[in-house]
Order: sequence, then C-alpha cells, then structure tokens
Amino acid sequence: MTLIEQITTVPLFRGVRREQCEALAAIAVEKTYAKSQNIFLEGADAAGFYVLRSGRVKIYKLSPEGKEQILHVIEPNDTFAEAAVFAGHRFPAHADAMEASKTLFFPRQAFLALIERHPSLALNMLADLSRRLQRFANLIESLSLKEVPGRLAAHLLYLSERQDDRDELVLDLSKVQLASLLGTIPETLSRVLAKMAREGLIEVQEGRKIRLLDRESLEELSTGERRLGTAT
Amino acid sequence: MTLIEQITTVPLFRGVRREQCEALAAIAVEKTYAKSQNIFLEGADAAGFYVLRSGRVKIYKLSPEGKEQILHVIEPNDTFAEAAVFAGHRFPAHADAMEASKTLFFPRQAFLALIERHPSLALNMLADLSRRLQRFANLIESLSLKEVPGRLAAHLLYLSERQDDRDELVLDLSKVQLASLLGTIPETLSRVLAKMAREGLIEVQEGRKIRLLDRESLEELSTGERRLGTAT
DNA sequence: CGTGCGCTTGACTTTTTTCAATAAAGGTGG
DNA sequence: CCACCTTTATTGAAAAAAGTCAAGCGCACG
Repeated sequence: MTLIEQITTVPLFRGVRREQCEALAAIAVEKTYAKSQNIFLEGADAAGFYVLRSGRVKIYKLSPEGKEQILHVIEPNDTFAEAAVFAGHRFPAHADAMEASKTLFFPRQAFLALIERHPSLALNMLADLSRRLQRFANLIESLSLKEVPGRLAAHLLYLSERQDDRDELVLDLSKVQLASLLGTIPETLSRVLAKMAREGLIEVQEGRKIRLLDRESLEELSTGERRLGTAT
Repeated sequence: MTLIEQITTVPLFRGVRREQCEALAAIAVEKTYAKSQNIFLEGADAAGFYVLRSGRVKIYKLSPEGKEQILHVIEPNDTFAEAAVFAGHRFPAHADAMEASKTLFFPRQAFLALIERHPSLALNMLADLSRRLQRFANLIESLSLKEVPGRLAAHLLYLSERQDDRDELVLDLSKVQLASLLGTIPETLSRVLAKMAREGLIEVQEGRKIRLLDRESLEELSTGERRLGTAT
C-alpha cells in the first residue's frame, strides 16, 4: 500500500482533497515498533503526532511507585499525541506498543503549515480532539463517581455493544491491562469478576471469554443504582 | 464595552482580523446568569459554546447519589462547552454559575461557517482543546494514582504559583467545592488539612487563608514520594 | 524443561466514606 | 437589629472499599 493510499483511508483525513493528501504523504514518516516497545516518554519533546496503522498502542501515566493508569488504548486509524502538537509541545503521557505496530508520523511544523491552508483538516482535527475530551470526561466521572464494580460493568456493556455476539464477549486486554484501564489493580479486578460470577451477573469462561447473564443488573451497577453483594 | 471590544480581548480570538471580529460580534449573544443558576444540563442539546466574561462557572458531573465531581472551574475569558460544537452535539457535563456571571454565546452553525474560512481561529481553538485535554489527563492521573493528601498538596502548590504572596495563599473555592474538585468529600478534606497542619506542613488560618510552611514536604507528597503520618 | 508471567485467592492494612452530632457563619425577613 | 434557618465546617466512631503482601497454580515461551 502506498503512502497516499494509506493516508486516504485515515478518517482524520476524510474530505481532504487529493493534492493535500499528496502534501501529507510528503511529510509523513512511517515508523514501526515491536511489541512492548516504548514510543515516547511523558515529558519528551513532541516533534509531531502519530496515526496508528496497525497493532495497538497504550497511552498511560505512571505513578512513582510504578502503578499505571491507561488513558486510552489506540486502535488502528486513530491518532495519538495530537494535543502535543497544538499545546505544550511535550508529550503529556507515555506511549507503548502493545503489539507490533506501524504508525505514520507527521512532523509538527509541516503539519501546522498544511492545516492552516486546509480548513477541513482543521475541522476534522477539532472533532477528533473533542471526542477525546468527552471520553476523558467520562473516564474522570467513572474514576471519581463509581466504584470498581460499576466501572467494570460499564466496560463490559461497552464491549458487548462493539462486538457482534450479543451476550458473549471477548476481553480485548489482559486482566492486568484491563485493571490499569479501570483505575485499579489485578487483584481487585479478579475479586470483582469472581463476585459478579457468584451473583449470577456474568459467567467467566476459559480464556478471555465472558458471557453476560444479567444485563439489567449490570446496567444498574454501571449507573450506580445497585451494589454488589446486595439483594435487589 | 461594545461586543466588538469584548471579543477582541478574548484570547481565543487573538490574531483574528478586524472584519472577522465583526462577523463574530454579529453571531454572539450575551447571556447573564445569577449565582447558582444552571447554565446547561448534561445531555442537553448543545446549540453552541460559551466564553465567560465575568464571574465563575463550574463544569461538573453528578453521580446518581448526588456526589459531584468538578471537571473544571471556568475563569473569565475561558471558553466552555466547545467540545460539544465539534463532536456529539450534546453537553457532556453540567454547568452552573458559581457567582453572578456574564457570557458570550456563539451558535454552532454560524461559528462553524466562520472557522472554516479563518484558519487562525481554528488553530486557536485547537490549542484551546489541546490544553484542556492535557489538564484532563492530569486530573485522571491525580484521581487514579495519588491519594487525597497528594492531590491536595498538588493543588496548594498550584495555587501558590498563581498567587503573588509566596507562601500565603487564599483558597479560591469553598471546602465543599474544593473537595469536589479533588474527587473527595468535605469530611475527608477537613481531616487531611488538619493532619497537614498537625505535621507542620501548613498553617490553616482563619477564613480561607493557608500558609505553606514546608514546601519541600508538600512537593514530595504531591509526587507520591512521601505519605502523611510517616516520618521522613 | 524450567523460568516467568498472568492470574487467582487469602489474610491483613490502609484509605476513604458514611453516619451522626455539633458548632460556627451568613443571609433573610420580621 | 435580632432571631431564625440554611449552609459550611469539623470531629468521632464505625463500616466499606480497595490496596498490599504473600503464596500458589498453570500456561507459554525461550
């Protein structure tokens, strides 16, 4: 696949005219990362931003004691580190490839020059940042206002919406990573899953498969109307 | 002050040419709110975004049990609800005036039409959203990776940087509201302040004045190198 | 084939919240 | 101007949620 072809398939660049895509191709740099390889460290100088082409990338913060909070998991065709292009000029978090990953890197100056001349690019980028902001607001709400069972229930329901099988879903992350995404630790996640299973809300099957048995209760957990270990 | 004059003093519109400011003035609507008045509810249809001219506004999430998490406190000349203009079209959180407040409201369609023709406006908006995103990332880190004393220490140091007096600072929020901003409840905040005072890190004076006595220890608390109730 | 990582479980500790009581402060209407 | 009432703040005791530490299992990967 040529660079140009790749670029035209990125949602961020939808609606961008052919010649602008060529200009983008001229400044894009392909970068490849191995599984577990670091892409950038928090605080490092941000020379540009990335579009993920394949693989998966986690963006995360680290506490001094080594506890990790995943801010988001980047899927192919998502961008990351855009905020550093327009403000601060430093990466506000760490990024690691969770699998072997390919990215396109767009250097800041060249990209800024392009965006200035192409409003649709700017509008796409604004939509992009806005969606991210809203997801962050939801994460903050979740961390502050819900306990772990509520966060987990919300995540399970979210996954079940994105997957085809109605009530059977496959976790897209290891439990260690899922714990980090939910703002907790693997031990706590393990206990909560066990408790949900004991109360008949879910069935934990071998591997990463989970069957949702009581959607309604999960719904109530996720909104905070109900607690685990409490009869209805 | 005329609308145009007001608009030229808003940082978001810095670098915007005179005629564009006139176009902005043509679409802007002045809105005034009383203390404690609601500005919009989460989920409501977002017809545009706001610039705060005077007063203060809190943007917050609410749990079903009524616990509140403040996402940010808007100060004069800040914008709010911009994300809803570019994505989702619904307000992702609640907004209340904390004091009597005046705002300029910019309807979405008219603003989108303007931004499309004026790249500097788009770039300013991108910078704006990016900064907000970075602040959210820090809030997430704080909620997930630090305990309450760490969050409080970080906030006190932040306030002391923004205020003139070196070690004497004035809380800009009631303790109830500060607790909500830090992701905790007033009782816990009260206890943590008392403990910090007992250990000689701060001196809590009458009203909302606080004197920082041991910056270094506060620094260590805020980074997680140290805990309260532990000798160095 | 063994070492290590991912995962689970138990016992214990720490942190935070909940509930309740009380006190001080501030604004309102008589 | 004062009495009253709501809001704000503090403190104690108890409960709950989550984290730490430690042990153990099993599978995967080198």
